[in-house]
Amino acid sequence: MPNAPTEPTAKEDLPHPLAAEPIQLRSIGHLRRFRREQDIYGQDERSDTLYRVVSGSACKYLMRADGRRHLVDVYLPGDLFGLTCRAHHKFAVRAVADGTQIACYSRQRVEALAGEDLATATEIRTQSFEAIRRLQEQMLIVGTMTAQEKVLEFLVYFHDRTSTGRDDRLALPISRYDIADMLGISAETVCRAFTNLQERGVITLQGPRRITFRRR
Amino acid sequence: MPNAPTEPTAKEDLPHPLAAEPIQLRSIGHLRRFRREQDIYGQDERSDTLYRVVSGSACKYLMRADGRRHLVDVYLPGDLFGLTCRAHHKFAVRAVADGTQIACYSRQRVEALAGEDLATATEIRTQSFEAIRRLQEQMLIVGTMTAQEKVLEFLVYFHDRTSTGRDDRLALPISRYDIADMLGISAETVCRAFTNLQERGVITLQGPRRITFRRR
DNA sequence: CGCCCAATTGAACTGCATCAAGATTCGTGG
DNA sequence: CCACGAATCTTGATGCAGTTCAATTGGGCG
Repeated sequence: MPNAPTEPTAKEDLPHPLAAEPIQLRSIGHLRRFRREQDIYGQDERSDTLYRVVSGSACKYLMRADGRRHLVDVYLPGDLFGLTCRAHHKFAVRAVADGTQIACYSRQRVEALAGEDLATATEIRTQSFEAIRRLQEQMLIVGTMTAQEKVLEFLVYFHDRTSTGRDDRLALPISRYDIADMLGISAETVCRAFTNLQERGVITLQGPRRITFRRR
Repeated sequence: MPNAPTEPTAKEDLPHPLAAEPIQLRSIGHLRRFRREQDIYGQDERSDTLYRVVSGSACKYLMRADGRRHLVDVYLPGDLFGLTCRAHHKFAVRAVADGTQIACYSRQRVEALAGEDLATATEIRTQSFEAIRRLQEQMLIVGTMTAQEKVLEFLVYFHDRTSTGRDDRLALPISRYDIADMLGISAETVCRAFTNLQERGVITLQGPRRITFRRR
């Protein structure tokens, strides 16, 4: 995996300001491996488990009765998901990359642990705050009017999330269709936006999923 | 304002499954009152305070350099906001209703309290999870393709958040412009959607902000 | 009662969805 | 290593939904 192990060492405003997984939390988790497109949990499933991406990536989505799909979040290594206080999930989460590894924790045991282990409690709180931040940021993007801007802002947002340091390249883990379903526009429009951005010299495409930012 | 004065005291069937404000938390807070449109905190402000809506309503937003405004969340009585682990806010939060009352808590003291008082820790976690839920739900709405649907889904969503029991009426605390800035469409389109929904017999308007749902 | 801001409606233009072909890329097996 | 096939991605043409600009109406508060 290209992701460097995240240092907890101080730099304020890291993409993930994550402490390492608390030792206590690690002790109650077990690892599972998922294939591409395989559901980690389904819509309406009971929410009795907490999850963490160890390697690969996953996305939270909802399928509508009419076949439309909505993507509401993408999870990268280190991210906790399944954070809810409701008994059932509304969304599903599936692996994006093949061979995605997920650590699973029993909700009951995590909750008990959060009551006694400060590191675990802090980790959950921090991760929740980060999820809120991500969603708000994404809301800005999706709420933007023109499709051009949506796509560009999405790329910048995703670059900020994945890049360590000053690399102006970006490797997209997701497809054009995923981006479309995330931004509420058609896949064709996403393509055209990519083409336009390249023509305008904002980005360069090495491959369909390898992007370099030119001027910011 | 049509908003009835809201009691912090528990009422069955609350929209959020919130425990009452933990007694320990209450003890470290102080109350402030805000006028309509008055900022509770501003963009880039240091995030050293936590807030709770006691009465009235507030919204989180961001102003772009070009004058465009994005609304990412609305806070109703009982909601905690200012939940972040970053040093500075990215968004601002302002009062929507006139005379909105906000309880303010020092972040430092809340964090210390969360380490020793289980009720406070649980409350913060629960509120964070609810914020995540709200944002995901809203993402679904904003990510929908047609403006018609966006507006209708928004109304239903808001009705679910505010209504206690089986009342099919809805009193909107926010303007058409606010809705537009929340959904990423123009205010005119919001109006036309309202008109269409009324013509189609889905809703009835008593006043511009008093809505009744006909068939669901 | 009248003012002012919010909400509504109208008309013209434009950006995006949709349908329909092509062109790449990538995985798979020969 | 190359060839093949199936996704994925890209591009084109057309119609409609939504933006924009402009004017009018209506409701709420002084």
